[in-house]
Amino acid sequence: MPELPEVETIAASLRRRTVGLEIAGIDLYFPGLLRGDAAELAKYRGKKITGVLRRGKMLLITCGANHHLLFHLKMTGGFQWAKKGARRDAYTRLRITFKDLERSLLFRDVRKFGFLRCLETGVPLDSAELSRIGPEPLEITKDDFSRILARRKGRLKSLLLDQTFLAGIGNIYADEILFAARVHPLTPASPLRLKQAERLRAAIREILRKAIAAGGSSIRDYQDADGMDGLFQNEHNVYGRKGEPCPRCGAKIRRLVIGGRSSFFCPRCQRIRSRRSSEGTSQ
DNA sequence: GCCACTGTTAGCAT
DNA sequence: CATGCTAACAGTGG
Repeated sequence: MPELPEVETIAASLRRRTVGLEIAGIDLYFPGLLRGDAAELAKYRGKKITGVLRRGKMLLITCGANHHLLFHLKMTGGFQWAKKGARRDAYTRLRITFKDLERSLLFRDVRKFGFLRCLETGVPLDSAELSRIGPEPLEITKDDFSRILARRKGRLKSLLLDQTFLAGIGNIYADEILFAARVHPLTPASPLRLKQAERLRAAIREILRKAIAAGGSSIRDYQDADGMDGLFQNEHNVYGRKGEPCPRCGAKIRRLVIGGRSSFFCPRCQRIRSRRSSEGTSQ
C-alpha cells in the first residue's frame, strides 16, 4: 500500500488533526507490532504531539524533543479514527487515545508486517532505522544523484526499489517513473549507459510530485487517516495494465518479473538503449 | 481446495 | 560489498 506519496498524504492528514493533542494512553493489541520494550509506550502518556513527519516510507510522530513514535506501514498498515465505544476489528493493532477527545486513533495492519519503534533521542533522523536509508528522492540534487547512480550496477527497476539508494519509491511508482523516463526496467544502472540520469531524476520528481498532489494511489484499500482515497491510480500509465494499450504509443503493455516484483512497461516506448547507437532517439 | 498474486523488506545465499 | 531470492502474513480472485 503505502509508498512515499501515500505516507506523505497520511502524514499530512495526521498532522492536521493531532498536532497539539495530548496522548492519554496507547493500547497495543498485537505485541509483534512493537520493536523494543513494551514499557516504553507508557512514557507517552501525557505527552503532546508536536509534529508528524515522513522519511522514506516511514512515519514519525513526534512528542517534544526526545520522544518519537516511528511507524513503518509496510504493505497494509494505515491509520483510522474511531468513535468512542466502537469495537475494534481483528486488524486493529494499536490505539492511541487523547485527552479531551472523543475519537481515538487506530493503527490497522492486515498483514502484520508493519512495525512501531519508540525513539528517545533528540535527533530521530540519526536513529538506526532512519539513517541507513538513502536520500529523499524529491530533495536529492543533480550532482548527488549522478554520483550515487555511478556507484551502482544492476537493473534500474531493482535500484529504484532499493531504499538505500533512494528512500520511498515502491513498486507502483518505480514502474510509472521508468515509463515517464522512457527507460526499460532492465536497463543497467551504469552511468555510462545512463547519460539520461537527469531524465530519470526528472521523472522521479514529476511522478512523485503529481502522486502527492493526487493524494496517492488507492488500488486496493489505501486511504489516508481521514478515510480519503487517493486519485493517482487514475493517472497510472503502466502499473497493473498488462495487455492494455500504451497511452503513448498503443503498443501492448507487458509484464515481467524483475527481482521478484511485477514490472509493467511499454516494450516500444521503453527500449533498452545501447550506449552508442540510439542516445536521443527515444521515440 | 489450490495456486498465483499483492503496495515491503530482512535475512540469507551467491 | 553488491545483487538476487524467499519468507514473514493475510487476503483476494481465477
